[in-house]
Amino acid sequence: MTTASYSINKEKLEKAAFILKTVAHPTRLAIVDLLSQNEKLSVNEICERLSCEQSLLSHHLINMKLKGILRSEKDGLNVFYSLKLREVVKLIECIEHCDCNM
Amino acid sequence: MTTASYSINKEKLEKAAFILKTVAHPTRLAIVDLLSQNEKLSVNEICERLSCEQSLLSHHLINMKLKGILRSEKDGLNVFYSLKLREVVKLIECIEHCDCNM
DNA sequence: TGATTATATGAAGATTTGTTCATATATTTG
DNA sequence: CAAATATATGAACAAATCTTCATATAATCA
Repeated sequence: MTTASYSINKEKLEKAAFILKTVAHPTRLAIVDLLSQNEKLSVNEICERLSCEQSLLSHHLINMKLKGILRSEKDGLNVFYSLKLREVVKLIECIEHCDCNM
Repeated sequence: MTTASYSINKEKLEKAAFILKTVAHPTRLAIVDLLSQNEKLSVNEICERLSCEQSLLSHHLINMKLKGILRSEKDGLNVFYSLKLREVVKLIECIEHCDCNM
C-alpha cells in the first residue's frame, strides 16, 4: 500500500486547521478565555471587558458561532454567548504552558 | 482599578495567536505531525510523504522555522528539519481528542 | 568542469481575513 | 407610537496569506 504512514488523515488535518485558524486571533482567544471563566456573557459585557468595538466584536462572535465554537441565546435585548466547543480552552492552556520555551 | 479581570494579558494572547496561526494550516499541521514521529527529516522526505510540491513545502518550512517552530540543519545536499517547539504537538492532540464533540 | 540533485528565493496573482463605517433590525420602555 | 438600547449586517478597502512559476544557489559526482 502506498498510503502515507503518518497517523492523521487529510480530513482530520483540515478540521483541526479550521478550528485552530478560527481561534488564532488575539481578540478571539480573549473571547474564549473570558467565556471559559463565565458561563455566558452578553455582547455588551464582552465588548466592555475587551474594549472592543461593538460591530467588530459582533463579527468575531458570529464567525465563531458559525464555526461551531460558540453558541448564543437571546434574552430580551441581549444576546448571550457561551462556549460550545469547550475543548478550545485547552489550546490556550497548551500555548500558555509552553511560553517559557519560546 | 479598571484593569480587565481575565487572566491572560494582551502580550500573551498575541504570542499565542501568532503560534496558533502559524500552525493552523493542513500542510503545516501535517509537517508537525510527521516531525513528532521522526527526529528529523529532509525536505525531500517530507515532500514525498506529504505529496507536496517542493517550492511550496520550502515556503512552509522556512516560515515555520522563522517563527520558531522548526529548526534546520544542513548536511551535504540535504537540509533536515526538526521540531524546535515540541509543545505544538499537543495542539494537534488537543484537537484530535475533541473531534467527537464537533 | 559540467551535469545533476536538493533546496531556497522572489515576484505575481488569487484568495482570505481584519477592520471600519454606516445603517438595519429587534426589543424594551416611557 | 417614539425613543432608546443592544445587536447584526453588509459594503468596501487594506493587509495578510496561499500558491504557482521561474529561477537561483549550493553541494556532489562523473
